[in-house]
Amino acid sequence: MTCIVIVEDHPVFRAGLKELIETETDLHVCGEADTINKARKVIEEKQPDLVIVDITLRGRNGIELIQELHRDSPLLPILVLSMHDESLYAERAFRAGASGYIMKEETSESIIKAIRIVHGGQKYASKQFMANVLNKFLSHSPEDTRSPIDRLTHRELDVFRLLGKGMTTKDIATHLDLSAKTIGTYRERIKVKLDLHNASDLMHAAVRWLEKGEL
Amino acid sequence: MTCIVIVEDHPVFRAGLKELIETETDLHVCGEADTINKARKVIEEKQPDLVIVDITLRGRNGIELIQELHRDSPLLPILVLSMHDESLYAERAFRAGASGYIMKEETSESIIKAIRIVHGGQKYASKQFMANVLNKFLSHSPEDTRSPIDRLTHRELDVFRLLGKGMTTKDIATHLDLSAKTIGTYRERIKVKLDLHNASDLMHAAVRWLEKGEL
DNA sequence: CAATTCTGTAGGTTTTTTTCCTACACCACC
DNA sequence: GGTGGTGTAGGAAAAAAACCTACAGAATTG
Repeated sequence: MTCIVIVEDHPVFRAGLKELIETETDLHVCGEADTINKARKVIEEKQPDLVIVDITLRGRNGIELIQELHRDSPLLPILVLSMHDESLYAERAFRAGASGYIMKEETSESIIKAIRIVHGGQKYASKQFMANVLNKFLSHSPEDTRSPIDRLTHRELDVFRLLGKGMTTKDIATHLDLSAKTIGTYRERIKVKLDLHNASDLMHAAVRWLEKGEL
Repeated sequence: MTCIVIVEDHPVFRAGLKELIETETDLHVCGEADTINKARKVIEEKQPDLVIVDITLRGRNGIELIQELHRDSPLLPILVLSMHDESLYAERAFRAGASGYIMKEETSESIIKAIRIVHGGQKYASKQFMANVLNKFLSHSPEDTRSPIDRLTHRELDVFRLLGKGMTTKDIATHLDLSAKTIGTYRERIKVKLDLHNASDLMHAAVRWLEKGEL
């Protein structure tokens, strides 16, 4: 019987998840927590085979919990549940020691599948995400551990910031006294570095980053 | 035995809600639906005492369903569940004929309480919301003191929200199952109403608004 | 009740932007 | 003295935005 602890502050969602898990005969929810502190206690106590963590816990940062858990029990598989698109948090979650990342919108089947895979010791993420990682890996990268934003050059960062303020390509060109073409090039380079795929993603990332200092 | 139908497209959340309701001895979930069409059918069939609707159903807007249900059975209490901050949708929901509005983040107790109140024929909303309404009412407002955002129509708001999440016009069209042209029209109308002048401004406003208003 | 505005929907054109590619001069770093 | 990252920008093709028009139903108002 696989013993699972759920760390999730949303009561109804937590109940649904539990229900979903309990319908599988070999899986059992042996503990639940809605805060980081309770999570620590419950996990200590129950010694589960797997932990499911919502990264967006109120009172901040499920990522920290993941880091901590991973440090304390490196073999414990951690499956991350997120409301957010993977591009935002998945990489961080994995770096922090997670074994899997799924979005809350996924089907019940996917969630169960993710649980089984992670419990089996493998990593789990969406096909899309996997493909991206593979891509990055296969192309040029002798390991650069800096955060994506840090990898932007000065000019790129300038452009990114101005995008976040809501400026258009042309606005930025005028503002920096450069050709719009040049700004276009920067935009493309930023997109590659931050793994964004179109103008909307770029804008979105820029605004969010500007709003709260960090992507 | 109070018979309740749940209309919610998120399977895990739906299960959690059901679980929660079934633990009350006098409440029973007699039907579930994950689309508007199924909802119509199930409600027709089961003739429930109360319906719980998620307003942010994929595809068609939950608000429309509320309107329709309310038109067809004005006495049927409709409790709206929303992921979003009430400031966003609550007023709309009530205007459409809802009897109560709760956020998904609320505790299990609040949800049960809301169900009972609404079933008893009264309206339910959070204290904050009530206070706001009272305030507006008392401050002899000569009509349309609504914020620009409130002046957006349902559809416009949908599009605005999705824009704020970083979706492209095409993404949104797919998501809402509408023509990209239609989304274009909404974008234009939003721009006029919010006094925005280009795609960047629009995106910027949408993302910022989303960051502040809801999570 | 008739007239008008509002809302949801979408097609057609023209402009603008994005995307993708290429290019090249510096500068720095092995 | 290459090799690779950075700042700069042009061209062509594809996509998106902007602007316009239209129309059916709902809602509202004279």
